[in-house]
Amino acid sequence: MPPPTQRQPAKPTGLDCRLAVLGKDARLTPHRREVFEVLAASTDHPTATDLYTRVKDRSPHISLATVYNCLDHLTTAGLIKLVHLERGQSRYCANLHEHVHFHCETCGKVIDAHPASDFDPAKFWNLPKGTRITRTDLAIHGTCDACASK
Amino acid sequence: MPPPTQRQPAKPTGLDCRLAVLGKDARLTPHRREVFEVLAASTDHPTATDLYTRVKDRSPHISLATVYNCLDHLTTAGLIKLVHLERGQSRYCANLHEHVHFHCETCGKVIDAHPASDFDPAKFWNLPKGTRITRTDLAIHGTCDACASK
DNA sequence: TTTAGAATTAGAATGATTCTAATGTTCCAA
DNA sequence: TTGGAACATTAGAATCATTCTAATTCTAAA
Repeated sequence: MPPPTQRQPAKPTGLDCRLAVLGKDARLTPHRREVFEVLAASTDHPTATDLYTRVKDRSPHISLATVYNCLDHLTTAGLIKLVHLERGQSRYCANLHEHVHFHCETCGKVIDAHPASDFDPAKFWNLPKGTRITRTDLAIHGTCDACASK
Repeated sequence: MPPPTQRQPAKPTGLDCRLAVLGKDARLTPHRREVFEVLAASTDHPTATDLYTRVKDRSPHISLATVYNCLDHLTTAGLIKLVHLERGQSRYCANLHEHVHFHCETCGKVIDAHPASDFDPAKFWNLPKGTRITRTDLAIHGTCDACASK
């Protein structure tokens, strides 16, 4: 019989709970944990290089390739979201609650906006028969209050 | 050598009407017209390099930089839309009717889906006060019927 | 016609991402 | 435990999309 892992009796934190799903297909390595934790602590939708510089504060030897690798695994596992708002760098987001992204075209800031009421895209759009939806991405572009006031 | 075509005094087509707005800020050059016409005749949301190869059939001397330049001007003029669905190349779309993009993650195909009923993003999402919306971009990712049937 | 400004070009430069090959780490079965 | 297979990590190279540059050509208005 395989011995059960004699793991720490500590209660898993919220992040640990979320990260537990990684075990199935990919290891929860210290780097993956760190990348996830740093992203989860960020509210500014950082890019891969943003995360690289932030994670380097804790793990000075991590490489950018590893950050990309970790982000890919976390995205595949559904733990984080990849966001494409504009040309250039992709952004990442650990907010898994249903939300959309408001992108200020003046200052570049990205703000999460949460639903005021139910939103079911399938209700609104005539998608071809047989289409299977895995995720939706709503990006709202415009000018944020601060920029509009200037 | 053949004389340059002495163009018809024909009525402006739908495309000409749309292109007329270019006159204000940018010239309607033959290249810009061609890029627009080729895009307007495409239903597959081509990338800049896709358009480059298609336009080269008509204008063998056009450069990729010019295609990018034309696409930038047409986008700025509001004649076409820039679509970011995934990493890598941006895609372009000349369908200005309100619609969303369905992206098949298996075959990469992009399908326009039109509204079944009114959709006003401002109704559904709690955007910060003072936010001004200039455009919204809804991308629906999943599997198309053909890929799902396999 | 002249001329300033815009458009175009080829190729170089940039920047984001992915790949490669070498090395290190972990897990599992014997 | 141990040996090996599979996975993770690294630095740097390679790739790919896009933008920039500098030279040239075109256009429109004076």
